[in-house]
Amino acid sequence: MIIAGHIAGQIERGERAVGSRLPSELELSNMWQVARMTVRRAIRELTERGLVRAVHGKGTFVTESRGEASGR
Amino acid sequence: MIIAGHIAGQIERGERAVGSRLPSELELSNMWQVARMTVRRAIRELTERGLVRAVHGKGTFVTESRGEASGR
Amino acid sequence: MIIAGHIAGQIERGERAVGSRLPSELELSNMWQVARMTVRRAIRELTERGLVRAVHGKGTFVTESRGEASGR
Amino acid sequence: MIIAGHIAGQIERGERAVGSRLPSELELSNMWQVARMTVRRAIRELTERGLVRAVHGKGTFVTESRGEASGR
DNA sequence: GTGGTCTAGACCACT
DNA sequence: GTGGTCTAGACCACT
Repeated sequence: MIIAGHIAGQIERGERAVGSRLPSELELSNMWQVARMTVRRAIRELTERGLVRAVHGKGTFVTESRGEASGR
Repeated sequence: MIIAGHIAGQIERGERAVGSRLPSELELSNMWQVARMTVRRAIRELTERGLVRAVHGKGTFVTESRGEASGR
Repeated sequence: MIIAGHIAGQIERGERAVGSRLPSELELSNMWQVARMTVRRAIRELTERGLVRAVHGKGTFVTESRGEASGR
Repeated sequence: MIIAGHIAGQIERGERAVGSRLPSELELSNMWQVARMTVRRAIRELTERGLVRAVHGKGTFVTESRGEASGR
């Protein structure tokens, strides 16, 4: 997914700080001009890679960069 | 709802006496670490099942256990 | 609730046809200048009165006018 | 009321800007160590004097200083 | 000081 | 792109 790769790159380059909130689903779907489901799939991809964590009612947050959490 | 089921179980097992007051919405939201509106949804569920009754300005009270109200 | 009463009136006067879709929650919240949760409370009222039915992912539809459903 | 007079003084001296939000009822009751009802009566006093406007779910806002709005 | 209503806005589940 | 749930926190009404 292009969107997931783009955001992953931002996180890995440190352009999105650990702990910071991603734009909301609605904002991302407007920014990329895609449907909500497409945004959600991208975020799910990032979640599975351990880069972000979605918190119901609050937002989606950067958890780390370059998979620091697992196996270290 | 997990919270509603938990409290319903306490009432049905007699751990919460008929006529006793539940913790306030604020206390429950702190105990369960959820927003107050989520607590209110759980209490609404219990109210509809006839287990508790909320009284404005006073609190929420256990009305019965195991559906004693109807047909007695 | 004023909003619920207003929409109920439209349905009862036949201004909203049976089977037609209500404006979405987002549209209604813009139209009435209230939060979406307030719109949802109004729709919940209408649902309990049997006037509309909300279908997840599709919309909220007028089911009848003047309580035609029961006793027919 | 001492609290109302204190806040009115702040507004009239410009220490609370027009459009700014007052501390919430809970914050004010903690600050002054009084019950919520006492705070509400003070705010009601300020509302009747036209200094603030309470907006449900949002907060209480300074509308003006020295009664500029009416009859000017 | 409790329950009741509302705001603004997030993610979730579904079609 | 809709309805469903949740967060955080405000004022309102009541006892």
